[in-house]
Parts: sequence; C-alpha cells; structure tokens
Amino acid sequence: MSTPDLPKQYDPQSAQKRWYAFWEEKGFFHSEPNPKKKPYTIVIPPPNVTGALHLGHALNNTLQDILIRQKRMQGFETLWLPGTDHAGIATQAVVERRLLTEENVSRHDLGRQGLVERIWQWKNDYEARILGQLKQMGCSCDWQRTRFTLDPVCARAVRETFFRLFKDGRIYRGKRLVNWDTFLQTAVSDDEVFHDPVEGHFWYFHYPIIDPQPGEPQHVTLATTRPETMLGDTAVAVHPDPAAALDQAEKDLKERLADAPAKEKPDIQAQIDEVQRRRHEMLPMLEKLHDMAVAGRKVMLPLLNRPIPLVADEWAKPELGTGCVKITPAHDANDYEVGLRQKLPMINILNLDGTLNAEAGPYKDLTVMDARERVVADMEKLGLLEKVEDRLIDLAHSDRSKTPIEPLLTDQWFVKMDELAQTAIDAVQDGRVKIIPSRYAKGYVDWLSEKRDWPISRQLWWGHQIPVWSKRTQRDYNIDKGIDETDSYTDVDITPGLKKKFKNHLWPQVIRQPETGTTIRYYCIRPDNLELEAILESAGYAREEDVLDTWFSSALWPHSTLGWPEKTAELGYYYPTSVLITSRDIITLWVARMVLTGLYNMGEVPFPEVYIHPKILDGYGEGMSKSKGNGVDPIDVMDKFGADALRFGLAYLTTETQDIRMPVDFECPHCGKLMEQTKENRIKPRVKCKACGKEFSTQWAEKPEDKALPKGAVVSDRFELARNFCNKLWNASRFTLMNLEGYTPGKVTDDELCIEDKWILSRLATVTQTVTDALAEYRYADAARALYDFAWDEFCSFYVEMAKSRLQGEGSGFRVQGSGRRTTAQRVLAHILDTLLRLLHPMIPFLTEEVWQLLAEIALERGLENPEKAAESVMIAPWPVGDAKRQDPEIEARFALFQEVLRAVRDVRMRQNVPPKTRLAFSVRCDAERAKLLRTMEPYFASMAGADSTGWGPDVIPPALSANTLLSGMEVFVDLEGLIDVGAEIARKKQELEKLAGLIKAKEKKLENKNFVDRAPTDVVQKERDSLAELQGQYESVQAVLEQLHSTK
RNA sequence: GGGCGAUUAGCUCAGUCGGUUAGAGCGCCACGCUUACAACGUGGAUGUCGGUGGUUCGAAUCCGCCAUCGCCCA
Repeated sequence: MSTPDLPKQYDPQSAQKRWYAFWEEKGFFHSEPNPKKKPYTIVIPPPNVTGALHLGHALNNTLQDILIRQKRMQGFETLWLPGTDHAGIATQAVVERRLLTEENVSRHDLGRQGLVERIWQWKNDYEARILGQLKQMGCSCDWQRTRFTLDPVCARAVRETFFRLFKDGRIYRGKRLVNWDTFLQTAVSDDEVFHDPVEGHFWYFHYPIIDPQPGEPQHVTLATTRPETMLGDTAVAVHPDPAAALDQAEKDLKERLADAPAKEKPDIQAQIDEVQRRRHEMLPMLEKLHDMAVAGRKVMLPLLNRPIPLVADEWAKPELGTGCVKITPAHDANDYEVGLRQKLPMINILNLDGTLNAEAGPYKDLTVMDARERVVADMEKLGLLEKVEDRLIDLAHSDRSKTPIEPLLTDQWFVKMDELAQTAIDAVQDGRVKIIPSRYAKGYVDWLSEKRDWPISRQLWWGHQIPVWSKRTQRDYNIDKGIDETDSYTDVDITPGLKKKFKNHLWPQVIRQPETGTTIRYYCIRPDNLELEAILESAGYAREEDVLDTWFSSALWPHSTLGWPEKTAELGYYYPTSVLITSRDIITLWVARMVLTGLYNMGEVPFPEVYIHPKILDGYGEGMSKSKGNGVDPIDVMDKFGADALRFGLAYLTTETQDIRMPVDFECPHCGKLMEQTKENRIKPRVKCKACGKEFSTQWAEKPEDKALPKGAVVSDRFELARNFCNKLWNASRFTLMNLEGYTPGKVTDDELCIEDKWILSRLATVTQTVTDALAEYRYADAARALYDFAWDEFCSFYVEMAKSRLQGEGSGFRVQGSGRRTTAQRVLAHILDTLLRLLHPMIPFLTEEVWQLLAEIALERGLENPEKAAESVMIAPWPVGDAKRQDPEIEARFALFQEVLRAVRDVRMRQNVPPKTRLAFSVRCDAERAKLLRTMEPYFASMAGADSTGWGPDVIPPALSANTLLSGMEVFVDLEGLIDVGAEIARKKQELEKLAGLIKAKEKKLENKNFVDRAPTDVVQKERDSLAELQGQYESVQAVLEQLHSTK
C-alpha cells in the first residue's frame, strides 16, 4: 500500500488479522530458557472452560499482555504461559444440564466414562474458543506451552503433591456438613449457593420429659422450620446460664438504644421489654431445665421414641424462641458444632437423592417434603403440636439446580492447614510476596489466619480422581475417624516384597470404625505406578470415586505448568514467576493456595508480586453477568471498536480504586445507534430502538419470532475515547508517512533543531520516563493518560501543526531558511513517531505494528544521534529510554508562553465570531525577554491562529479598538477595527471584572489575616502577594479596556 | 455484625507533599469539511468536591461521626 492510498480511517480488523499471523509465524511469542537474558514470566490465571471470556477476562489479559510486551521490548526473556482450568463443578453442571435439556439423558444414563467424554468434547470446543478470543485480543502468549489443569503434565503434579501431603500426614479424612444438592446429588460450595426468602412456618413441638419429678415440667417446647429433621435429633439444648444470658442480651440492647437513631428506638425498646418479660415468665423454667441437663436427665424423642439427653450449651438462646433448641448435628451447621462440643451421636437421616433413609424409621423412603407433612400430622395426632406460625425463611438454594439445599454430614478429604497456612502468611508478612494494592494483604492474612482445614474432595466425575485406594464395600457417610499411624504395613493383602519394591510410591492410612469393629485401609499411590494400581485393584481395593477440588490443581499452576515434579530446564529458569495478575475475588481461594503449595513443593514463593486489578461493573454499580443480561462481550467490543481500542480503553480505566464502572448500551443492529441499557430492558427478549423505532432481539430471545429479529450487541460507549484515540494516531501517522517523501537518515545536531523540535523532544523524554515508571508500578491508567495527552495535545496539536511549514517547503509561504530544514523536520518527525509507536505498542499492538511496517518502507533507518535500521517488528524493538539530557524545562516554559498567547488570540476570534479566513492583527505587551522569544514564533501565529503580529514588548500601545486578554505577565491585544461586536465584548468584560473583584477580595482577606501572614511559610505568603498584585493589574487593564469600549460605542 | 472501597461538572473519572482561579473525556452550546484526521479542529458554558464536626493560618486532600452505594467475610 503506498502512503497516499492510506484510508482516512483506521481499519482495525485487517490489521489484527495480518499482524497476529505475522508475529506467530516469526515465533515472537515463543520463549526458551536463555541464560544470557533475565527471565520475565507470567502464568495466566487460567480461564474456566465453562464458557467464553467476558470483559473481566479481557481486562485481566490485557494488563498481562501490556507488561509482557513491554518487558519483551526491555530485553527480558519473556514467557507468558497460557492455559485453561477444568472448573470441576461448573463445567460438569453446564454439560449435565445441556444433556438433560437437549437429549434428555442424565449422567447416570451415560455412566462416568461416558459423561467425562462428553465434558472433554465441551472442553475442547470452549478451550479453542477461549484461546481464539485471547489471540483476537492480541495476547502474546507462548501457545506452544499451553496447559490445561487436567492435562497429563498438570495431572502428574497433582498426584505427586497429593502423595507428598498424604505421606506427610497433611491429608486426612473427616466429617463435614456440606451443602447437598439432592437434584444433582453432589455437594456444592458456599459460593454456589444463593439465599432466597421463602414463605414457611415455625412449628412448636413438645418433647416429653422422661420421668418428670415433682415440680418439673412435663415437656420441653421446641420450635423448628424443618420438622422432619427431628428424626435426626440427638439432644435438646438449654443455655448453661440463662439468667446471665438474658442480662447480657438486655445490656447489649440498652447500649444500642443509647446511640440508636430515633426511628429505631421504639423497636429496640420493644426488644428490651421482651427480654424483661422472658425473665419473669420463662427464666425459672429454663433454670430448672438447666439443672435437669446437668443432672443428666433425658427427654423422649416422639415418633421414634428415642431417649435423647438434655444438654447445657450456649447455642440455646434464652432471648429467642422457646429458649430451648433441638439438636440435629448431621443436618445443621450450628447443631453440628453443638454435637462436637457435647459429643453427641450424629445421625444422618437422608439418602443422597433427598429421600429419608432407614434412620427415619417409618418415614423411610419419603421425600423431605412428604416426611415433613407426615411428621407434623403425626405430632398433632399425639397432641404434641403446640402451634404453627407463618414465617419468612431465608432458604439456601443450589445455584446449579435451583433446588433447596439440604445440609448433610459427609466424609470428605481435607488438607491440614495449620502449618501450611502459616508459611503463606509469613511470605506476605515478611515481604517475599508483595500484594498490590497493599490493602488486599489484610484479607489474605485474615483468611489464612483462620487456618481452617481445606476440604478437597468433590462428589463429581469431572476432575482429578483422588489417588487413594481402599477396601470397602459401600460409600458410608456415617463412619467415625481414628487414624492410627503405627498400624502401617500390616495389611495381609500387600506382601512385604511389594512394599519393598514400591517403597516411597505407596503410603497407607488406616481408619478404624469402632462402632462396627472394622478397619478401612487406604493407600495413596504416586503417579506412574499403573502396575501397583493393578495389584491393589486385583486385591480388592477400589479407587476413591471423588475428585479433587479444582483449586487443588490451580494451586500448583505456577510450577505444574513448568513441568514440576520433573526438574525441567523451564522450572529452573522461569520459576519463580515475575508477577501474578488477577482479580480480588480469588485472593484467598487461589493466590493464597499458590503461595502455600509453591512453598511446599518448590521451597520458594511462586511470584514476588501480586497485582490485583479492578472489577468491571455496569452503570448501576452491579457486577456484570450473563444471567443479568448486562454482560459485555469483548468480541462485540472488538467488532465495533477494534482490539486496540478495547485494550487501550481498559488500560485507561485501570486506576487504583476498586472498580470500573461502565454504563452498558444496546447497539441497534438497524441504525447502529447506541441505546442505554436499563434494569427494565436488559431482561427483555426484544427491545425497540429509540432512534429508529425498529425492534431487535437480545440474549433472552427464545421464541422463533424474537429470534428472527437481528440481535442487538451489548457494548459500552466508554470505548469510544480509545477508538477515537487510535484513529487520531492513525491519522498523525498518515500525515507523517505522507510527508516523508525524500527522507534520508542522518545525524541531527542540536543547532539544527528548532524550538518546537527541542520542545517535543523534551516532552517525549519526560513522557517516556513517566510511562516506564507508571508501568513498573502497575499504574496503567497513568501510563495510558500520559501517552494519550502527549500524542494528542502535544504531538498532534502542536508539533505536527508546526512541522508543516518546514515539511511543505517553499510553496507554503512560510520562511524557509536553508535546504536542511525539511530534512531535519523529517528526521525529528520520524524519530518521534518511532518512539511513540514503541511506547504505545504494549497497549495498542496492532495499529503500532501496522504503522511501524509502513514507516519502515519509507524510513527504515531512524534516530537522531545514530540512525539505525528499525527492528523487523515493533514487538521486538527496544523499549525507549527517557533521555534526561533532552529534558529542557527552559524550553518547555518558553513554549508554554507561546501556547498561552496563541490560545488568547484564538479565543478572541471565537468570542468575536470572526470567520476563520479573516486575518487578525494582534500585539502583545510584555517584557523584552518574552518579546524576543515570541517574535520568533510569528510564523506559527500566522499559520495556527491566522493572526499577524503588529508589535511586541513593553511599549506596545493597544489599538484604538481592541479586545484584550490578560495572561500572567502579558497582555494580548487583538485589533478589532471593523470586526467587533462591542456590546458582547462589554458584557464579557463586565463579567470578567466582577470575577476579578471577587478574587481580589478573597486574596485581600487572606493577606489581612495576621495568622496567615505570621504562620504560613514565607514563600506561600509571597506567592499570594504576587498573585494579588497580578490580579489588581489585571483588574486595572480590564477596566481600561472597558472604558475604551464604552467611549467608542 | 466485621473488613475493604467509593461518593468531585448531566455521565464516566483524574486530582502528587494540605496552599491551583479544582481538571480530562463524553455530552451540551457556537463557529468551521483550513490538502493527517468530522472517529476532526477552534473556542465556550457547567462544581455547596455526599453531609457534618474537628485539626490547621489554610482542607476536595488529614481525623471523628453520619448517609448512600458496591465488594468480601461470617
């Protein structure tokens, strides 16, 4: 393409396709350990294969690519290691739901292997899509090293880690109440549960006291929202000191009352009254019950006729309900704690499908809801139902199946966190891992400090199957644990010969079940021991069915992806990685665990720095999600604005605060206009365009008539700024290319440089430093803004404008002194553009490459001191270094004077409505020094403001009819003979006068304040005095002009 | 309930060490297709810096309290 043929608008799509392929072909993305260079490594936070990438991913990956590209240019051996995460439950649930809706088959129809195969298909599709999206964004990942958390390399690391932890005694089997999804028949994690208020009831039951003594109650009253759980009750609790508890409750309420706002007072007072009522009416009974609990008395659990103890436990709140509480340890989190404290039996009454099991006696096989009705009816028949109240219940639902969650006590595998967590805390506290911004370190440390053991098993089929074999006949969720470490190697099935042969590859753990007198023997096997696995299986051992928590494999990501446990060259060279860039919601789940496993497996932290970037919200401050309909797809943004605009826009918005707010628009497919997305229209299947009146469909379209409409993309106009910026750059580049005809490289000496050359070189040196510093501290927005302002306001608006006179040569009407002037301008211009492209490349890779290549055609050798051939791609060109000796505050200050005067002249033209082609005459009253400088700029006033000067210096006399503009130390007069709208100018000056009067008054007041003059630093006081004098001078000038205007009217 | 953060122009955001006549982009108004660019140029208008109390000669900036919103944790 020859330069005059360049289109006036930048076409992102064609550049993206061409240059990405070029980079890949050249192998620029690939990295190999290179001892001659320092490594710079980032491992990608692997996106889930559950779905396509959203804007949050686009942000996350843009920020990584910016650093990677910059560091590559800075000469590091740069590796950005890409990959994806298998995302256990999320992916399995998506695939299962799809199988059900589209083919009406369940996972049980397919079987484990069948389902896993189907999920792999899904994974392959989505992985390809995700990696394609990253490529479209321009991400310079080393695709040859792409990893997946379930691939053989990662799997090996997972098994090896599990084995080491197991052997180390850090993995154990234990009880845990989980959120059981009876529909999907799996445990789901807390963040896969949502709470919804549901209308329910509060049932009051009587449990008879066994053999009540005289003066004792016949029964205790208990209230419950889930009557069927009584079948699993193993105790009734009463507070150990009900009087003290009531006193405390009253004290707390009174404190709250004291500093509560008036409108809340009546409510709190009512609560205090209630506590006092309870003290009178209920306390004696509660104290009696407490005595009975201490005496070891029991109550009879109705329906099952099981005697259960009265226990004293603080969980029973005398200020709430009946003051007593039934305890169902296997089906309620709080009751479970009570069960542990009071050493109560834990009876599970549920089957995994949500029906009741044999423990429920006559209610066996009923569903929870059926059992609830029957229990209530039967209690009523027995006369044990006191009353029923309506009540709004906050019920937990599974996000995956939308069905109610049942708390269920199950056996799970855990990692002991005590020591491991401490190592990760230490790493942050002693600075080996720095979290940026630092405020996030608190949450990290607090979370780890709880040292809660990590439950790692999941009842799923998609994931790393736990590498433990055991002999047992059924999955039993009611066993008690008891590990006996000394009982190793006594299993009759494993011969001493085998044990010797597989030493260090096999590790036992024995768990006794005192109730049944049996023992369960577990063996963990190291990876790559198929023979051993076969031997165990033929001896009747079966592998655990559960898989590991996805985070277990993600936790190893920085070292597993580099080949650990093999001692690969990559591991030695690239580990520890340089930085981790991620969002704040997974600091604990992921970052903390990577630190901990990195230290455990490698003995070294996985990265010295963690940068936490903002979260993208919509215009209402809500997180974006597909389920809300406010999710912006980066592909839509790239289609509309281009990948460069997406990237620059995101970088521009990445400030140190927590969030990026991004109002969301629909883009009408008919007229292309943007229309604000509201909470109302974002959930509709079809929307009517406000601009053209035609309808379009949304992501919710399901009916054929809706689907038939063209789809409206969801975008945000916040990318317009970046798109416009790209286009501006494109056109500045276009100008440069068009004016480099006849360019020759060559050294440019200082005396060949004009003031504008020196000025732009000074500014460029400063901006180079600013951008380099900002990126080193992850201040992306600062870097982007510095480049935006420089490129637009300085390079385009001034340098390019001013270079025109020299570039366009003799015919232009400007003074052209010497034949070298055009050559110099070309050399400086090529150099500035060259440097600007390099500085912008990490943020705007495609456009900069496009221009770089075009520039190479006409100006391959560039540079002011020692012109050199440009690199074959901007991607591998050296990162600019801010040249301190080019920084010239003197020149910058002088240039600023010129800009001020120029603006003043332009301002008069605009406010007087002088047509652009009419030339203006102006003069400037100022000191001799300034006059000398400004005089040299005359041609630029002529070209840039269409104004010719008539005088400079202290003796300038204003024309009879003029508009004046006051600047610091200067006064600009524009001759208005025959032009002026006098009335408008008078009005304007009056307004100006008032404003000045106000400012003067404020300053005078300040300076009259003795405290200020005495206590403020002298330079500040002096500054205020100078400022006042200046203002007074300005006031007088304006007044003079005003009088003159009046007199000519 | 605890922690973190936000609140500055109609919108989205900058604002360094406490001292500025508080800035930018979009939008708005006026003028202009001047051979790089109308995705543009030139100029303009727009603010009780959420409220309140304090520290200070001086507060958008530091501290206390309150309000609203968001996120995380129980």
